[in-house]
This record gives sequence, C-alpha cells and structure tokens, in this order.
Amino acid sequence: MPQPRNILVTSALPYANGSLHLGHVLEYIQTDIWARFQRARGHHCLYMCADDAHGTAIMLKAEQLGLTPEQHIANMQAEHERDFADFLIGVDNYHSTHSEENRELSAMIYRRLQENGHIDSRTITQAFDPEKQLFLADRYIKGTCPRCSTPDQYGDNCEACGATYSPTELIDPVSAISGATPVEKESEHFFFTLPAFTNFLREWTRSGTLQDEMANKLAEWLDEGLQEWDISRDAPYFGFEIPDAPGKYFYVWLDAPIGYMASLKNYCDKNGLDWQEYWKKDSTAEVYHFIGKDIVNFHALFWPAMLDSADFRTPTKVCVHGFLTVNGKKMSKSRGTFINARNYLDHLNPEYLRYYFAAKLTGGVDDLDLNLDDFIARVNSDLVGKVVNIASRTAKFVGKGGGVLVEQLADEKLWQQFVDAEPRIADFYENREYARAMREIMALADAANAWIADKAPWSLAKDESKAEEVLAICSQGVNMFRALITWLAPVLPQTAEKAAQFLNSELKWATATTPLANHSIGEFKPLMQRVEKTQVDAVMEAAKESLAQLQAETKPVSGPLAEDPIAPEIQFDDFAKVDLRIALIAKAEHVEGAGKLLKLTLDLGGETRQVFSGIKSAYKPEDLQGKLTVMVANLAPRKMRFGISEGMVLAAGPGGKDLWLLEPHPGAVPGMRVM
RNA sequence: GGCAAGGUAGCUCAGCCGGUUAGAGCGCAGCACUCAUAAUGCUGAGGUCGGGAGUUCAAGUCUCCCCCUUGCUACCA
Repeated sequence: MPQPRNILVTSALPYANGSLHLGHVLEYIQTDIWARFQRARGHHCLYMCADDAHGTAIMLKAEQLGLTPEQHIANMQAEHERDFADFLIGVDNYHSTHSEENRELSAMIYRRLQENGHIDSRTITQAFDPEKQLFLADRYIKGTCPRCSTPDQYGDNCEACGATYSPTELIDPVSAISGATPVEKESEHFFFTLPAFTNFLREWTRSGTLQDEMANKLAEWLDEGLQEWDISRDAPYFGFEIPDAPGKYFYVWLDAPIGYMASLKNYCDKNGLDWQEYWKKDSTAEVYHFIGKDIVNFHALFWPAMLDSADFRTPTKVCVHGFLTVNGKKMSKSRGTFINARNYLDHLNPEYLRYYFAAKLTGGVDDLDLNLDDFIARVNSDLVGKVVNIASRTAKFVGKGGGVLVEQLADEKLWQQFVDAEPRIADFYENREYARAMREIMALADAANAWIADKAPWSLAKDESKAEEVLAICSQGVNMFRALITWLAPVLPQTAEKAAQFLNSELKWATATTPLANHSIGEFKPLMQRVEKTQVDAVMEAAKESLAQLQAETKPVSGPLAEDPIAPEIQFDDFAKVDLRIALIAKAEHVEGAGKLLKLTLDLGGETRQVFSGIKSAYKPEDLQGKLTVMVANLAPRKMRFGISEGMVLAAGPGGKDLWLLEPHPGAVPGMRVM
C-alpha cells in the first residue's frame, strides 16, 4: 500500500432552483464511487458538495412561490440533501454558496484579482425592465422571432427556426418577468481579464488536468481568443454584494466554484482541520472536480485562472463526463423521458442504478444511455444471478459443516486469478474506468459460478465421507464472494454492509484476497432483490406525472393560443399598411453555404422578387416551384449574407419540419392583393 | 454550413501503435443441473464491423468521399 494520499473531490453544485434528476445523479454516483474507492484503499478523501444558491432565477422563483430567497434555497437544499442521502451519496459535507464562508472567500478572491490588476470595469448597455427595475438577461426577454415570426421566443434565439439574434431585434419584445417593454439602460460592470491567462491556460489544459478531448475543445476557445468575463450584476440580485461597489453583485458563476472551497472550510472549521492545506499554492493534497461537459469552460478556464491570480493551487484534475440519455433519447421534458431523482427513489433501490451506471461509466466524456430493459437485465443477471448467487449457493453447505470457513483452499489456481485481478480492478477504479472494473469483477463471478457447478458440492454432500471436501469448496466459494463484494463496495455500499454482517467480518480492500480461515460466518439471508419491470414502469409513470404537474404549474393551458396570446388590437389602417400579394414561386433553390435558407424567386405578375426564407428544414425546392403563395410585398428590403431579401412569404408553425406555407385556393393569380 | 464525438451480433458495449477463423455480457435456441432469490453450467444460431473508393502482402483498425446520430457553433429580414 502506497503512502496515504490527501484527496479532495467535488461534484458540480446543483442549482437551488429545482429538483435533482437522474442526470445529476449520474455525476454524484460517479463521484461517490470514486471517493468510496479512495477511502477503501486507505487514503484520506473528502467529498464536498453544496447547493448553488445565487442568481436572478432563484430570486424570481422565490418570489413566484411567495418565499424569501433564503427560505426557498433552504427548502431546496433540504430536498437535495435527502436525495443525496437516499442515493447513498456519501458526501462529507453539504453546504451552500449562500454562506458566510463563501461570502468571505469570494470577497477575498475578488480583492486579490483586483490587486493583481485582473478586474476591469466599463459601462455596458443592457435591456432593462422599467417596471421591475431589473436588468434582463437575454433569456428573460421574449418576443416574436424576427425571422420566422414565431411569437414568444427568448431573447437570444428562436426555438422554432433556430435563429440567433440579439434581444433588440425581437419584434415586440417584452420582459418575461413583468410583461413590460424593455428599455436600454447603461450600467457599469466588472470584468475578469481572462485573456491575460491565455498562455497559462494553454499550458494548464494540456498538463494532464483534462481528458484530451476536452483539452481539444478548450483549445478551440483559446485559439479563437478569450473574452473578458463579465462577473458583476446589478441590484436587485440574490447573491453577494461586491466589496466597495454598492449595488453591484457577484455573478452567480463567480462564487459558485468558490463554493467548493467554502464547503471545505465549513467542514474543516467544524472538524479542527485547515482548509488551506488543500488549496494553498504548495499544497500536497490532490483536488478533483467531477463535472458535466456543459460547464467545462467555467471549471477549466475561468476557475483555474481565478485561482492562479488569487495565489491558490489549481485542481489536480477536472473529470468531465457526458450527458445521460434515457432509452437512447436526450432526457427531455417534452418526450417524457425526464426522470427526477425522487421518481426513481420512490420505486427502486438506489444500488441498482449505482451498479448500472458503474457498469457503463468510462473515463471519457461519451454520453451514457439508461436503457430500461437493459437496466433490468443487467442488474438482475450480474448482481443477483452472478455475484450474490455465489454466496447464496455455498453458504448453506458451510453452515451445515459447522459454519466455520476452513483454511485449505480447494483450488489455488482459481484463487490466484482473483489475486491477480485485484491491481487491475484498482487501476480501473482509479482512472474512472468503472465499466472495465465491473467487467473484470463479473468475469471472476462467472469463473466462480462455473467452478462451483463443476465441483458440484451438492452432489458430494450426499456422501458423508466427502464432508471435508464440500466444506473446502464452499469455503472458497464464500471467500470468492467476499472478494467480489469488497471490490463492489464502492458501488454497493449497502449490500456490502449486509454482506459484512453475514461474513461476520469487515470488508477491507487490502485483505480482500486474503481468505478468511477458521472463521465462523453468520446465516445467509438474501442480500438483494431482483428488479421488477413493474417497478421500472412505476418510475416512468411517476416521472410523467411530476412532469404534467410541473407543466400545469407553469402553463395553465397549452396550445397555440395559450403559448402565444393574440396580439393587441389594431385598426384597419394598421392592417392595410401591410400589402399582401399572391405570388407564384417561379424558382426555388438551395443557397450555397446556408443551413436553413431557400432562395425563392417570386413572380407577382409583372414583377419578380428575390426572397430568402428559412424554410429549408420543411420544404424541398422542387416541391415549391410552380406553387402559389402569399407574400408581404411592401416589406423594406433587407440585406442578408447571401443577398438582398425583397419581402417575405407567410408560413405558420413552430419551425423545423413543422412549418406550413400559406397557399391560396385555386383561382387566385399572381399579383392579386390579399385583403 | 463549420467543429467535435460516434455509427461493430436483437440489446448494451470491448476491440491498444493495421496481422492468424471479429469478441463479451444480456437476450434467443437446445441440452444439463436442480445447491441457489426460476438462480447456474455446457453447446449453438446470429455480424459483408454505416456505405463507397483507395493505401498495403494484410484494414472495424490508416486516407479520401458520402449517409446517419448526438453535442457545440455560425448564418438564417
């Protein structure tokens, strides 16, 4: 056993705005297995987590619920901690970014950045809600998409046609919070001078701190050139006020990673330890962050740069994992594949999922699929059918033979296979190649079962003179089980605990392959039940229900009218300004280099117009040619990347493939006005 | 459109720097066993390794083109 290591691990802090879902759980299970493995190996390993409790979204959510932000985040934290506990996530401390420790540390780090000249300030213009007296992030502005005219789209992009734009381009923009029309307003903001760290980051991201594929991704950003990072928000904002800047608050992502430190400080203060041992520049401890690939920029660019400037050490590794899919599809609320942590816990044993994830987790960033049929088959077959079965089928004979494991090994060669596998399994765990570790363990379980079948102690037991042999075989059977369950303990802590009771012996990694000898064991009781399909169905059913509930809360009615209420009344004169004409689509063609546009040549009966329209996703050019449609004929021409667009054609639908052009009944001819 | 990661048996996945008849688990079929939570063992069927072209004595494994999936990203009055 090498020198004990001093290790700090973290999972990304869940946002205190909603319940945990299985995507979150994937990460916590990955982290927890690793932490438990390290502890099992005799290292000192602290697992820290916390709620990420700041930001506009939380402020608004609290208001919506009629709570103070503090009450709201306290409720969420309690819920999150319950989910953690019930999934057997053994965090050593679960704190909050809205804590004194975090306030102090954020201020300290900010001051250091400032002293080092890494904070700039300048005035920027932003959308502002005059009613709420609140600056609006893009996602809080809604309006009609300037391109496809789909109403009720967010300020940065259109969900229907995929258009991206700035909020100022929206037609009839409104604040999603108050409904007021936003105005532009100036404000001073603080920026972290990230570009100053370009060279540092170029090196840091390539120094073994990240998987290659992530380092490559970050290299793209580095090559494009980093931007200064806006780290301040104006009041009202739920967060920490910036020192010496009244009315200015730290952006939530500034203090979120500092929350890792704050949680550790909170823990250390309670336990007489020094948190700086982990974070000071020359620390000999190791620091590992487990995160999803969506937040790699915060953890592998902003965070190490901040730490470097503030004179702290940087993480040993940032371990990035992929997303969770369910039955091959993205976890999505609209597809009903969105499963809350609690939906699962209400119906199934957490260890099933822990094992299934372990059986599929690698050190890479590939997405992981939770295939429910596979889940049932895998868990039942591997855990119940193979591993637990080894104990189940041999323990009884040991009991009959006196309940004491004998020293003599029935098959040393087979036992040696177990001994040889141990370092490989440890290595796989260490490198987060859990899938390989599980495969290795299951291969041994297969070997054990085959061996037991071959020895057939139940046959020998019929002959009293063979009692000794039976006991030797079954003692080895129990010892093989003991080794396997010891190696599975990081994944199955509860079952391992039960097994330890049955074995009447603590499970220790270091002695997993030292057979228990002359050792009396307890009575075997089933350690794990099989997964039933009905339970899995119940989870999916519950998931659908909580989804329906959620949607009922946010959207009382659905359908086009509910999602897009009818616009304010206008007078006839207003309408008459729009000159709609019947147009013949004389030509429709693809536009070189454009992903979503078609170029239409419209015949108005004497005049032709060139119009670019974002309908490529729904129509093939050849299907449009020769058809009649309706166009806005007096729309001001607009210069686009591929030429001038002289009008627009009318279509309905949310976008993508669901887009339908207007077509007049037969009889209309090009040029006719539509009134 | 650009970039990235993928596309290997019904399902979930291994296949390192190219090398003998392409693997595992599950599922399926048959047989055996009946100690075990209908668990286990043995045997077998099943793949033109997304498609095409090329390099090579030899290609899931390298190169190019194409198709599909996922993610990020751009343009899209």
